[in-house]
Amino acid sequence: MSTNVRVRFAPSPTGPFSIGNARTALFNWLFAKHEKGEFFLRIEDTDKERSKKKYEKEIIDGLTWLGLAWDGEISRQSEREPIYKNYLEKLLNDRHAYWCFCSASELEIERQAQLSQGLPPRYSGRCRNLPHEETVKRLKKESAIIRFKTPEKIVAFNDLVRGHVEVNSALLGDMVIAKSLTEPLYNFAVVIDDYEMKISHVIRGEDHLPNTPKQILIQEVLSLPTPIYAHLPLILGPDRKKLSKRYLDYSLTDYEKDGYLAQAMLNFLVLMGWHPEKDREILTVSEMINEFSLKRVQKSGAIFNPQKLDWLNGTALRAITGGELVTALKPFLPKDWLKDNNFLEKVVNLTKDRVKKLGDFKTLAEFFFELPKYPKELLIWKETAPEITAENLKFVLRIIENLSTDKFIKIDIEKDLLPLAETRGRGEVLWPLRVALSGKDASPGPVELLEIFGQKESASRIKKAIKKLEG
RNA sequence: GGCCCUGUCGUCUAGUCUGGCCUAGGACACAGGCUUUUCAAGCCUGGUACACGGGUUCGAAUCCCGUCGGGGCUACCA
Repeated sequence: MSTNVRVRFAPSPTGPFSIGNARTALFNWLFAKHEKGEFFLRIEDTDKERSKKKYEKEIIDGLTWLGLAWDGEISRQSEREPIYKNYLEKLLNDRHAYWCFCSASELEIERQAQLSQGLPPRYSGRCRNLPHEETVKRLKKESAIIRFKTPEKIVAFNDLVRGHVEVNSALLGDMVIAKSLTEPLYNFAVVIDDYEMKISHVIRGEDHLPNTPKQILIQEVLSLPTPIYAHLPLILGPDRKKLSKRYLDYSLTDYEKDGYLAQAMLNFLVLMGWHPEKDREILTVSEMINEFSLKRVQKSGAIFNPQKLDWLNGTALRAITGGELVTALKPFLPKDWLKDNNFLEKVVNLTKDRVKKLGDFKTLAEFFFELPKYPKELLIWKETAPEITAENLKFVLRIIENLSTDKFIKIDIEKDLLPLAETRGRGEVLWPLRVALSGKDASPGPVELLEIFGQKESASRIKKAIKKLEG
């Protein structure tokens, strides 16, 4: 491996795995693969109250479903406390950080006061220059948190998607970097981890853009290298708001349950904020890897469009073979449908053009297994009289009963059936036949159904229809 | 409020860096048509966009300035 590209996907397991997060994971993975680098998974679970194992599992399952494999072991911030503690102590000793004893309620009053004066709310710095002895004394009986002594300067960095970005850190104030020596907070933990994991490129959502200068400042006082940053545009809901866990969005798992194919999801995700050079919508994973480039990442947010996902899924569904589709479909079907694999595959092949999601299949294909109840009016084509309709079905019945069982295939059926349809009217013959076989107002064509049902079942369904019309 | 990011069809986007080939291209969705016994699928056709206002220039979606709009952040969350 000649390159040293190392990226990470660093979600916090505090809510369902969202589409936006999945897209971030994909772009990191794609970048790593394209650059022949490595892709790591880091669980950011410093917030002990909100982090849940079940969400961590959801992330792992989601990445696995999408096929975004990570290199090495999963790292968890909750397992790295001693490392953070070391750096925290160093920061404290070097006077780049200090203990703060201000209570939450004091801070809140201060904040409101600043806000009402139209000032940016930031910490007053009351504990910034406490004498060392006082700090030591108060630490014994008071609770305290650790603040970073934010240097006042212009922090500038070059973002791979946004270009030059700069911020005046004087507006930032002294941020809290840990609740205690063993409870680091996000902005601090990220800096340490990215360094320890030798991360070369940090690719994350635009919501982290304001955090970047804070992190750079911490890197600087610790003399750590600054990784290359790339901030991805956000994926927005139909309300134009960030599609985040706070807004209870549909999670990746839900899409999997609905029956979207991983390939389609990947294809959809990659098009949210990125576009290949040559105009195309349908891309295989290896094409994505070959062509991916951060230079072509969009700057503005993208509204999530479920219709395009559906279309992509339909396209992906039609691109795979019947056999593959049967396998993918299995979790979505009743057990007894799986008894005759050969029949199921035929059903799948006839139905696949009509399916948008795997979950749709059951409803669409039910009539193959059991004739649904349907009103006799459904059998009537336009203004045809019921007697004529019944008569037509009897003609059809005679034709299929005269066909030999082993010649019950499309071309032979058509050879005898089509002349009848021509003389007695295509709609008048074919429509009632199709309804008799499917019991539905929409279905695949009658000849296809005849072939798949075979002589016996076809005849039985047609007889039922005739009875309905005469009864 | 402040700071930061951003602005091409309803939506995803190509084109913007390096001004003319853009009377702005593709895709989804939508409408119509072909095919057809139905529903799909497929094929064909159509409408709709450079946020606005000023500049610069022979020429601007592309460069400059301003205005307006959208979003993010502003936690002892990430």
